[in-house]
Amino acid sequence: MASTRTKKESTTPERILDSAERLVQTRGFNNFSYADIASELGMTKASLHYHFSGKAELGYALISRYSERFSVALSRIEQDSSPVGEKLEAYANLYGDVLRGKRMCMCGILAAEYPTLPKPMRDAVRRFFDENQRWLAELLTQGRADRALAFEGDPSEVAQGIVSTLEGAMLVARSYGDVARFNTTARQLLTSLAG
Amino acid sequence: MASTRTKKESTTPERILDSAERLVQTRGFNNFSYADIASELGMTKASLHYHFSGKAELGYALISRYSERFSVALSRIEQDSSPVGEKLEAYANLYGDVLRGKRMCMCGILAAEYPTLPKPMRDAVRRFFDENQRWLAELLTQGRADRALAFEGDPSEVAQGIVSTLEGAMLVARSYGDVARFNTTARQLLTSLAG
DNA sequence: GTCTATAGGCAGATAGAC
DNA sequence: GTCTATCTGCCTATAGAC
Repeated sequence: MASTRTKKESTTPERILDSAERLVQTRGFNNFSYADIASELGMTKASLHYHFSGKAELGYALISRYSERFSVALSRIEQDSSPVGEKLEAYANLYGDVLRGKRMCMCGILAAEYPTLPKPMRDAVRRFFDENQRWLAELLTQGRADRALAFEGDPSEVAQGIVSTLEGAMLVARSYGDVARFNTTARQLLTSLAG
Repeated sequence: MASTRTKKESTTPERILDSAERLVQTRGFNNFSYADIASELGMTKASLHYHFSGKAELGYALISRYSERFSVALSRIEQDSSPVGEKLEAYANLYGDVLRGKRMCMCGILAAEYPTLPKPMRDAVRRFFDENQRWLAELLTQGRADRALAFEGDPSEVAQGIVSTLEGAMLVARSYGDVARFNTTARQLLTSLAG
């Protein structure tokens, strides 16, 4: 065996990312510190710097991992055999699942702090939105051709609207600690696309 | 005259609020300091504390003033004689105007920082959303009765969706520095309600 | 009302021992 | 890889002179 680690265990960098991820998604990037992560993991701030040289690098790594996971989830939805309407619902549920964990979408909360972020993080946030919109636009195009969806205008622009609506619904719903609020808006959105 | 000030001038507390308002709406509440305001106004941090005892009080005053201004704007829309569809468009333009000034909605950005805010600020953010939803629900109810609007379901829930969508559209559009992105989503939203 | 001066704390980051 | 110790800087806030 090349490695003695089993899949269940996680490396120190992974545990750091897990902790930081939760903190970012609840408080925002500028509202947590190395000290927060260190105390949660029972290690020192200096040790964290060994794995992630600075907060900017940690932040970039966080978005990268989050985006990759999201990509995987999109591929799964794409590959399953359900109709387009259900795929769209599964997409909205990705957001709902995050909110159920009392978290904001990482890139949604980072968008709120956008002007204060280091450039590499800003670019990574945009790429996240871009990829979601591209994926959705393709789904919408296909759904309209199949008569499974009915909407007017450019699929790419409608895709933008979907991302914006879901991000906004999470943002507001979290202030009320009320996942039902998100679901209501998500359902309205999906219904309006089903024609 | 009871006061020698003309309407054009502004008091020191007002100038402090103006500066802090811009900072909150661009960077967020936790990402600006008394030092930022002081340097912008050419005064010291200590002087700011004379007018607003702490950052929590300043933050509360910011939301109060912002909410009151928004209420006035809503009343103006309500009282003008245009049809319901145009009133809805005027409502969306309130958000668009903020974004054109390269700012986020104050309560939208505060919603992203929600768990880190002092309790009085959290409550004030919710009241802002509540008031907007109440006002919109009434407009929607009237618009549907007049056959000027066509939508299904509870007007109050649709109102929730409108607020969420506009907040999300601002959030994402600002990351791209692209007001057109907001307009596209806002127009889709209005179109879907016009039937 | 505004200032100087400063307290006290926490941030991100580094040096160097183990 | 992880630690202790420390640096520097910024934060909110206060005391007290003018």
